[in-house]
Amino acid sequence: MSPYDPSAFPPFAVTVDLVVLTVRSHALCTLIVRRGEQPYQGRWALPGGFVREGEDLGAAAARELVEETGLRAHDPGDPPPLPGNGAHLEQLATYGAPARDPRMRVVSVAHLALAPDLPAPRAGGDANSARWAPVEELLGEAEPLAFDHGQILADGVERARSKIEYSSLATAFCPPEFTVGELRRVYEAVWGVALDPRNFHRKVTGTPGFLVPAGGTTTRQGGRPAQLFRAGGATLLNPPMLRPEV
Amino acid sequence: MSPYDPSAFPPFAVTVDLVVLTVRSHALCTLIVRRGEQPYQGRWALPGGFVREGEDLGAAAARELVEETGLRAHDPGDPPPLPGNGAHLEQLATYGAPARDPRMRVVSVAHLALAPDLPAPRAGGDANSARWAPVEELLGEAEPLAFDHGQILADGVERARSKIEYSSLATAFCPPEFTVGELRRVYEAVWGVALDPRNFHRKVTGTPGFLVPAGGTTTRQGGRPAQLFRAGGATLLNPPMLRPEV
DNA sequence: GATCATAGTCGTCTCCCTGACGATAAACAC
DNA sequence: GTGTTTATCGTCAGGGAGACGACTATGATC
Repeated sequence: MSPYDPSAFPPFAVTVDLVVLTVRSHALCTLIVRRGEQPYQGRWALPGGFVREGEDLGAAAARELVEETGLRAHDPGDPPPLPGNGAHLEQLATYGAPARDPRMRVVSVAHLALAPDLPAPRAGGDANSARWAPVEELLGEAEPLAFDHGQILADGVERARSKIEYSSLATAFCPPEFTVGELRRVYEAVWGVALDPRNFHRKVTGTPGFLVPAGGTTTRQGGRPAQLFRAGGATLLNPPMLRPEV
Repeated sequence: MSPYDPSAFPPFAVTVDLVVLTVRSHALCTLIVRRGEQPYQGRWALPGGFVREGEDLGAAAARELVEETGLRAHDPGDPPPLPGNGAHLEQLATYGAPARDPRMRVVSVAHLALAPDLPAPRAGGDANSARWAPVEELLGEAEPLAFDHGQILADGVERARSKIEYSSLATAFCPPEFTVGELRRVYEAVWGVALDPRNFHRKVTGTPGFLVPAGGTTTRQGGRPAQLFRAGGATLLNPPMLRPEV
């Protein structure tokens, strides 16, 4: 039988779901929207939507990201035109358990977005409201997310946690110009650990291409003025920044 | 408009494609099948097929793997019942460019399988024939694979190359019992570099839980008899085995 | 059987990175 | 001024990795 015989394969709906992560007040947070309809009406879920005809998967994810946050995404390959002005966006994984949506066969291509701290989210599309929630709360059993979104969120968080180890991706959580201390607080929030400020400073300033001085100082964190940096061209950290054991 | 209105989203076909990697005679090889029909008739492609109704994505990949190679897959989480008797199988990424298949909208969830060296592949399903080909040849520009399979293969190879750095996954390329030298030749083939046998031996035997002695020796590689090992329970290598720079 | 080639295994030495932590600097709050 | 906070520089010890010497145990070759 021909593999292209239309009767030979079942039709699927394809969606993109977004795990949008940011760091707000020392906590790793993700964007969730309240579902306005069945199933899981009234429950919190990850933002997402259907992939349109003629639309690439990454383009659909970028479109959803703009709709929900106003953030423009830039490809991981390209250097961001204005670092910090857009979000990092990458494909995470695909979820297609037959019963994950009770109404039809839906395959969801989850994407992971990392963004600097933002003002309140815009509620868009089919959501009554939207908010940033600490992932710590969501991954607890209190009020699980709709569908398999709890699993998707967990996978996205784990991806982010491991990826900042060996890449410069943590700068995606920072504004265009940032201090070493701000970057350190990103690592601390994502990993949920405390890092030694002196060793961290030595590591990040000593890695060629990771940070480039932006030429000013700031005192927005209090204390002694800190040098401002931009993200350098290096994307891979070698040797990596190792996550502490516990 | 309701997101579940059937007219609100286009139907997709969903397939799984497999990057099956193995090490044959010091080279990293992948399984390819010759296409029997249009498009790309007569060209080599990755094995794959449609996801069936009610079938999970991973199950579809496992089914295709059995059909093409006879290998049973085991989940990355579980320890293999008989190490080396099955293949490691994990989801790789999803490819859904609108024109990747000229005839219809197809989203392909690519999977990566790592297997020990096998006898000649069985040609199955819609393929005239199948063979193991060194990835080095396929990634050159000589005769590109059908569809976007060249990109999928490249992504799969890169995943394998980076993952054996920080996990014990290289043992998935080995038979149930293997020597340190055989494991080293796996790393050398996957990375395409030469490793110092003494430092490699110190590293892998010194990492707790990576290897457990199997209790015998073998001389199948020539030279002094070597101790046989099995894969230990450890899945994460910390500190990782770093890929040499060049 | 002596010699050689091949592979495996054990040690040593040095360098670099890391973690732990002392000390100093430059702002602000009172 | 004094205390507090944060940033930044330095020092020191320990561990892992690269480079490489030395020895061992097999089969192949003469």
